[in-house]
Amino acid sequence: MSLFLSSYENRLDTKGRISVPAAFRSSLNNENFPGVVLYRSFTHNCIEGLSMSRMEKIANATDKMGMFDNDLDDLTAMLFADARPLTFDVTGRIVIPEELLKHANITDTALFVGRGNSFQIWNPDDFKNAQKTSLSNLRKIRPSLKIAD
Amino acid sequence: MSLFLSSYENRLDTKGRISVPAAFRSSLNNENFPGVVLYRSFTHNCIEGLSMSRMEKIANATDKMGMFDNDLDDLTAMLFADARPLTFDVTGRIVIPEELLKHANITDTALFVGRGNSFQIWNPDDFKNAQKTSLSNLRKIRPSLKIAD
DNA sequence: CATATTCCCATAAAAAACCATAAAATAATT
DNA sequence: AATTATTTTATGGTTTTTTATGGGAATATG
Repeated sequence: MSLFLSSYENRLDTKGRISVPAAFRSSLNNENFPGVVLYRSFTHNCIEGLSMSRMEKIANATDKMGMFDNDLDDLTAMLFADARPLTFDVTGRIVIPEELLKHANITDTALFVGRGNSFQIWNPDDFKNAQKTSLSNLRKIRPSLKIAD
Repeated sequence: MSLFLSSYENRLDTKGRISVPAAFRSSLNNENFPGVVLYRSFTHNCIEGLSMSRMEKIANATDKMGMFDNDLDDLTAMLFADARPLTFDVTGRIVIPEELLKHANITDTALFVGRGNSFQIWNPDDFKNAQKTSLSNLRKIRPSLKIAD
């Protein structure tokens, strides 16, 4: 699977349509489902986005954890119930549901933010602030940060 | 993976294109993705460069750490959001985005600097100064430097 | 019927592909 | 070792394609 990298700022039109960045679409286009899955982030005021095939992987992973796990129950309740599959139009646009826009504080402009195997959609100003926090956190933990290869 | 070694100074043309040194391209050419990934260095006023396959390794490593790790969240927020995948044209050039050039204080000339498994892109004069600092730092820590195999 | 949603077509700007050439590096020949 | 020939590399300009965005017509929805 190709990664979601970089950030792209696009605008919503009067009908609520917004282009999913071409680079992200090509990370999604070898899919059965021609679109994306969006849900409200558990941790930030932003929207989480991923491919349908990754959603299926998560479903399989939760299956393996066992059927009667309480935490799992909460997770699946949030995740699958909240998740919205959205198909692209011919030019690669989607209409983000009102609830999600509200949760992410998005009105006319949205920032698509790469997260590796998934992406997020932010109010551009909110993201800039969140990134400042991340950078200062990262500088603190950096000496102990190890990335396998 | 073959290493990025030595330094090469190349020029940006009027359209912002710059040749990635041939020696670096050959370190990248056994890739699915014909190009490089660049991002702003967290610690210096320069641009970090690596291969897409290395980026994918990082993504897989973070996946294994689990979905709800806070440090991981900060790392991916910075790294994947900022990372820009850039494909070579037929002659091996890329267009470095304005933000990155600004961060590295690059206008018309850039220095590609080998760093082993990755490389950096510097304003040539800035690099000379940074080298001086590195050398004096290195002289201090030298006794404790150990390399594993 | 009125409102909202989806499909279809148009366009300016940005990005990618294309073509050409001088300089540098490498190989071959004397 | 010096000279010549060949290949590779860096750089420049032009054309074509892609992309984001806008609006109207057609279809659905309540």
